[in-house]
Amino acid sequence: MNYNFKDIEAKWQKYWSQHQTFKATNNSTKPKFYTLSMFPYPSGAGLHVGHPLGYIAGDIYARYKRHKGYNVLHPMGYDSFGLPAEQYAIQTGQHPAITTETNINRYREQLDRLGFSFDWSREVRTSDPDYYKWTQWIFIQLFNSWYNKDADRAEDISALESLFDKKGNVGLNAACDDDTPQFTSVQWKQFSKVEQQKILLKYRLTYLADAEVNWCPALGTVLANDEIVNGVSERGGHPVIRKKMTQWIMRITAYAQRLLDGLETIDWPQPLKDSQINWIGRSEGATVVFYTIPEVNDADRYPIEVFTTRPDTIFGASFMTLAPEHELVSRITTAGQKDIVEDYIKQTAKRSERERMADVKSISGVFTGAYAEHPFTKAPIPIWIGDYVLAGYGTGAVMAVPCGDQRDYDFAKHFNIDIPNIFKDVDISEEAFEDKGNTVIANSDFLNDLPYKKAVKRAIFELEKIGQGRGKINYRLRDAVFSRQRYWGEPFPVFYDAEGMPQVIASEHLPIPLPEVEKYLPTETGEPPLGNASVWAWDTRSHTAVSNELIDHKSVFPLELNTMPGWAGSSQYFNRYMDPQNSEAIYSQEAVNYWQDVDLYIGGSEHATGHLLYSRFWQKFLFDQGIVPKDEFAKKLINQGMITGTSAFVYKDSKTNTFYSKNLIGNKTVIPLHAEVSLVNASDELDIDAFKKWQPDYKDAQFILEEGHYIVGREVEKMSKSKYNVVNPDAICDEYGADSLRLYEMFLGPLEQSKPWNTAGITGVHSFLKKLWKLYLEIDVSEPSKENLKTLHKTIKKVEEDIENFSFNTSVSTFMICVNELTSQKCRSKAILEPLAILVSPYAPHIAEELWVILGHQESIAEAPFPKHEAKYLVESTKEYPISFNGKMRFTMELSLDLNKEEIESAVMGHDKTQAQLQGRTPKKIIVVPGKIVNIVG
RNA sequence: GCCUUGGUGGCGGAAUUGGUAGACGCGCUGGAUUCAAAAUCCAGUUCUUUCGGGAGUGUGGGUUCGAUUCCCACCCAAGGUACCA
Repeated sequence: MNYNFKDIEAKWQKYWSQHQTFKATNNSTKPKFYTLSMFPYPSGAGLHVGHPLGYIAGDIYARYKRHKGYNVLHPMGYDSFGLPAEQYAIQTGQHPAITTETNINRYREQLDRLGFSFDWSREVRTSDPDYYKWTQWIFIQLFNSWYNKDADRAEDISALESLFDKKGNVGLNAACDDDTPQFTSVQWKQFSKVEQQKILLKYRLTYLADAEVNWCPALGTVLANDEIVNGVSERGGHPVIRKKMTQWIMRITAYAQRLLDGLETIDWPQPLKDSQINWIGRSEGATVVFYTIPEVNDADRYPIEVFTTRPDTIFGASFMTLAPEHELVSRITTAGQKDIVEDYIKQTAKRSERERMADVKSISGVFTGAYAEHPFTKAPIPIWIGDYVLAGYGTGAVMAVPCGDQRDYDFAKHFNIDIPNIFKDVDISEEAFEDKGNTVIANSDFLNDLPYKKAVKRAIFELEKIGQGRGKINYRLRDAVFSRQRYWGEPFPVFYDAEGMPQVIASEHLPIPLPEVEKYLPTETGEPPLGNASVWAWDTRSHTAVSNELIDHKSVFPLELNTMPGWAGSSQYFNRYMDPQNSEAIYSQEAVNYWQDVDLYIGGSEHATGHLLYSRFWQKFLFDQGIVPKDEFAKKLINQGMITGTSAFVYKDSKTNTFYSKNLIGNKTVIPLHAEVSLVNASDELDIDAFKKWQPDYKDAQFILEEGHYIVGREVEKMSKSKYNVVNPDAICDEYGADSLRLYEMFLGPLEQSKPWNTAGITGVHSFLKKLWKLYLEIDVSEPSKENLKTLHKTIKKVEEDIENFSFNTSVSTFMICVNELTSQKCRSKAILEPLAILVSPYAPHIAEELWVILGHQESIAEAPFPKHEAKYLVESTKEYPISFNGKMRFTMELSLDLNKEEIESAVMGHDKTQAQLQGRTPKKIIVVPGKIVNIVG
């Protein structure tokens, strides 16, 4: 009986589905384990072999944990809102919901063929109204919350209103907009309702504001910072410009410190943590207020606030630089400098973000003609503008300390500005001195002779004393723009009242379903696609969306036209899996208290500063609300590496339709062209007939062969359609089966590393499965031999360690060694083969189930207890000692492990080869490590 | 530039507290089986060699009886970040 993977795999996939083998229950006497892989966006292209890598690893772990007696939650779903379906809709008129459904069905078919132990009864789709109802619900909770910095948590907005009633916002320590005015309770009560609402928006955790956004004209939408790569859109590579627009924004900055602190409590990869730390960009320092020196009268004495991380160097400040966009520039520029300043501003505005980035080396700036007064020395300091100062960071102004900051130093040198030295015994004639650790301050009045840390403290103290500064922590993290001018996303549960103020719709009326539109493009007036909807007005009496014609601004109001961004739906899906069909609540407290959090999360590192940061933010918010029990959603996270493609190249003569085999190119001028990888065999030989048929251009091509073959060139590149190096898992399943594919993906190398795919190698794991199958053809109940037991138990030990360490590649090797050994031992013993089937089951579940049946079982192998390794079978009595000379192993010698150092030494010295190695010399020293090694020196 | 990860045969990779470098698999070479091929099985496969050996884990140093592993300096590749005050 041959190993018929086709029948076996189909049979067990059907069995698992019919018996709901992997359905998780929300209560159990077993310990819980929640393992999750990032859900996919169901694209039209389907899966290629790179996609399932993380799913396979997660599945192995999930199946292993089931064998280990855990109640395992292992769900899967779809991140099904997104741009490609909408772009397709724009081109074809096909409703994105239909495209999405088709794509999901194809994904499901492909996933099912790989034998995953997903609990499909818990599937979620972010574009399903029953799901996005709760995305909208979270938005409402955020809108109704503010961040109390004293309590260090989000609180209900009604608490803030009553605070304002009592004492205004004086002395309030809350996260809010920078331009929030101060007011007393009396003033608060005098504000109109609209004014009050405007104030409250400055505190809400999601708020509407005019913001400088990244506008992508080609996509017709705004993009978040993490959706822009090198100044162009991540999707499509279109240019992005800065533009002011009214947008919904998430006040993620309120959580900056907690997002930073939380990283210390979770087991996530260090590079990922580092990129979040960078992205949040905490810097400690001080704000310092400088006053401009008025030319004429005191009314022109403006404060300029700067942020500095080096308040200790304040006496070294010899000029200030403002961002060209700084609001004060026009007011302080002197008549004499007006033209050149305006010119400079015009020039920098013209330069695109991209040019500014590409050109970091050149120094530019102009003098405004104005001066500011040094807070301590009262000396006048010239005020410059320069585009190295960014309007969006800090206050958009810096105090320049050329002796202590290289950028300021370069700027000063370039424009011949004074560089006073405030460091004791340091030469600054060549470059700035930035070494904080060795700083001792000089020429700085009360800071003289102080080291860095003490000087910082003292400087802040003195600044506070004169009311011109205070200690401050600054974050690079910006609030996240949450509006998208797209159709295929979650609608906001928001309408605009008669005053144009946003009002959220009460939770009980959710979901607000996405309306139908004629066209998916922006309207002629430039409104988002929802502007095309005719039934998109909110009736506050019936609490439903009604025809726009009924808008009267009394009881029927226009609804929000923006939709939510791609990351909205993915920021809480992991909790929804715990109780996915709940229509009363986002999830029951029983469910979330049972599952708590994700124990193992597997996904790509490209989500480091997007999904994984936003999700942590929402989790912390929901924790503050008492809705989730943990303020970090995933204990452990693993980044799977990318599987790259191995492209094949043919070399066409630049003039003729002749192709030269790789090693015959010589110095001919050839054009390398991608060839479809499936036309090339494991020895890099091209199937010429198939190649000719592949594309009409090559029909009459000539081939110059070497030794009868056309040899292609190989190169590792990203897997992509245009490079003709995409490998479809369906094709692999057809030819070798899902178990072979699963094993091979793991066998390729460490999970976290990126590695090239080369289909040729799969025959290795496939013949391993065939050998495994053969072992079970004649099972008997004979007593296992000592050797059999040793092989089995060392395999159990190694495989268990490997799974716990996520080192799946080495387990596959271990299985191969085990099967090779058992085959040569002619092992047929059930006592060995039964535990072996369980060991293999997480990796190759279909064959394991079938072997389980052959072994005489009626039930699925899925919950069979994982075998325990017993050390007693691994005890050795002898050791093959490596005998080295000066650290180099020259030969080995089998010796009893009972021997002591002296006995080993005399045995080794008595050996012929030892004497041959020494050639008469007397060893200086002999190192004997019993059980390990012998090293002879001399 | 900065941060992170990595660099080992023709290829993917292994070597768990410093102790036999190259496990396992692909590919390749030879052989068995076959009319032939596929499949399967057996042997070999880091380089070099005067067949005794010698060299060897990106490069150069160091620590050690002994370094792929630890330390220092540098080179290269991939990913992240980009004038962050």
